[in-house]
Amino acid sequence: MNRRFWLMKSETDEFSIDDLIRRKNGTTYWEGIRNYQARNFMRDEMKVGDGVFFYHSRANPLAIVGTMNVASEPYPDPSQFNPESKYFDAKSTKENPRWMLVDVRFTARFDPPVTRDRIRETPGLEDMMLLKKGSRLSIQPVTEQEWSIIHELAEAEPK
DNA sequence: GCCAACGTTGGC
DNA sequence: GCCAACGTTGGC
Repeated sequence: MNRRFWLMKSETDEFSIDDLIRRKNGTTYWEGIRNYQARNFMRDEMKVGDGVFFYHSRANPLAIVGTMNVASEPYPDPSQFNPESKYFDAKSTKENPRWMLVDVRFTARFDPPVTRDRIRETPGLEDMMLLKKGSRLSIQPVTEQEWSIIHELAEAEPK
């Protein structure tokens, strides 16, 4: 089975890579995705062990700040059933949950981070969805070549 | 904090 | 099934 690669965005004030590292085992469930295309990637395409870039959006600088691995099979996002949560979805039922997620585990931090500006000027990365105007998709597929080039920019060994 | 671009909802 | 209205995202 081929390993695949992804990019997941998070707003720094919501959940940063430091928050991830502080979690037990550097692992968290990627809650709150409420976009069908992004959900479908987690539900239908991700496999345990896939590589994931952690991208800080609404941040300064905008950058890929590290990497994670997919760490679980897909399962229902618990926050959709929690009326206290801002991700609560009254239309979702436990019998037929609308929102699925996976666990992700921290693997490496990029220091310094690989900024969006740097990505934009690097040959081979020009097709990344991240660079497309108006691209709001918070989970995006990344090619193996993009995965590798960005690790070169980060001067880090791919994990 | 603004607001353009986008995705979703719901009336028809 | 269309599309206006609405809510959200994310770069600036």
